[in-house]
Amino acid sequence: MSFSYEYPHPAVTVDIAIFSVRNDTLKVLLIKRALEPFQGEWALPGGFVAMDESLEEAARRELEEETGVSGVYLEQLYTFGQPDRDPRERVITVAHYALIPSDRLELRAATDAEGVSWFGIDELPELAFDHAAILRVALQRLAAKLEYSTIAFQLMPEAFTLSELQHVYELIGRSPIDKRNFRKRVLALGLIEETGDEKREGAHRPAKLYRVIDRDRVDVIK
Amino acid sequence: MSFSYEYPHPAVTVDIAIFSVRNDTLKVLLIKRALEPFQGEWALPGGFVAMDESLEEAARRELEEETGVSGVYLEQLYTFGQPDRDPRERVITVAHYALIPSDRLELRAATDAEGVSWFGIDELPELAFDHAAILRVALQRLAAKLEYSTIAFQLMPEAFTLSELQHVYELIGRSPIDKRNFRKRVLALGLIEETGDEKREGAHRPAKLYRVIDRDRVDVIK
DNA sequence: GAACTATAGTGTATTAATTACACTAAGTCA
DNA sequence: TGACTTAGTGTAATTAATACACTATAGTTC
Repeated sequence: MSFSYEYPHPAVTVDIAIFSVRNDTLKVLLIKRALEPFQGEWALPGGFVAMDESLEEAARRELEEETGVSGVYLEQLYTFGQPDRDPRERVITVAHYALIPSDRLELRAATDAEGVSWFGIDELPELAFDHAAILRVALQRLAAKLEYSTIAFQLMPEAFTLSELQHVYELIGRSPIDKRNFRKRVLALGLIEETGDEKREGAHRPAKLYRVIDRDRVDVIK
Repeated sequence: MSFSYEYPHPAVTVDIAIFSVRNDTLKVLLIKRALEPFQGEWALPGGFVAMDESLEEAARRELEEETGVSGVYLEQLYTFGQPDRDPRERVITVAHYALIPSDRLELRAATDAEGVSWFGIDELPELAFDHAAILRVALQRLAAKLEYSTIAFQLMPEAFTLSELQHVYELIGRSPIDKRNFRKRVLALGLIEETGDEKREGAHRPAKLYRVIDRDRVDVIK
């Protein structure tokens, strides 16, 4: 079967930078390419947009194929369309990024990936295509959005401590934050509440656990 | 001539919301569609991405075809790809927005447009496709970026008064600003300087003229 | 040419937001 | 039970944002 057009058409893909925090590190999900081009190299998960699905639907489909998760935070990032970014044919990719709470990390390898793995953002391998550039933009956006939105909660598990939350801010923002000021600020938002439980872990005082009051909400603050 | 692919490919276009300030109004450039679909309706300027040009090149080409200007501020906005947004075939559009200084408003009608016209953003006609939604997103982005960047200078002519600059902020932000605070803030940026000239216009004290020190620079502030 | 009108231009006091900073609390483990 | 480790807490100082009203200078009118 073949599809013909009067004018040349580019292929359109979605690629997704899928972030999660694990072992005190901000991680991104990469797949090892099973096929040419860039066979054997690591790349952002992604794939062609089907003719009957929206861009977000395509991105969610790919996201679920690779990770098994649905219903997580997903946002369009930027569209990359340099003519030579794919050696096969003209491919324009609508890049997205997704945030996965650290308690939802079931990993499911998809058919077109030889391997799937989480990489710490300071231990990235060489990436296929222009995916290194895409990832750089994604990290920038994530860091920027941390400052003026409540996006960070999207990376937290169901119940978390304030220290854990602060740690996520410090990982992404790459600078230490004053503990008292941080807690004051976060609690003043009124978006989290104590679960009543506490987390005891190691030879020290246990920490109160909090939950997000409205999970799905991402607010712009200030 | 015809182009065949093993899998179906969408068409990819760029559309541009071109803004300028004129007669104390924020205006956007629209073209009256000469061809189906939506023949005779107003639409954002745009067109197909050629196979050998980047998305930004395509956008700049369209921008120049419609307005005759080059070298102005242009930024990718968002990519719209609902499957049914074009009745002919699947068309994914990479929307951009551009800002034109008010002293560079040569208008040049392109071949595929029956008419080209500037519309005040409060007097918009019905728009073709999903262009009303695109324009809404563009206006949001513009208003947001006004707050945390020096993007507003991109709308100013070579020489301008502080009152004119404030007026642009008020047009886009849709709320009045205190004159003294505004001037303090803007001058503190250190990005504009007096030209030495003044603008005399009407029965009142003339205003000092300013120019942007580095025209091409758009800074994120704060 | 004096009075009128319209916009340009200027400073300070108040309030709100941000930052800096150090000790006590409550567990575990040796 | 003493040592260790992270949790949890408040206040003062600094900085940033806001509110606010009068004088200056041109053109126009009578």
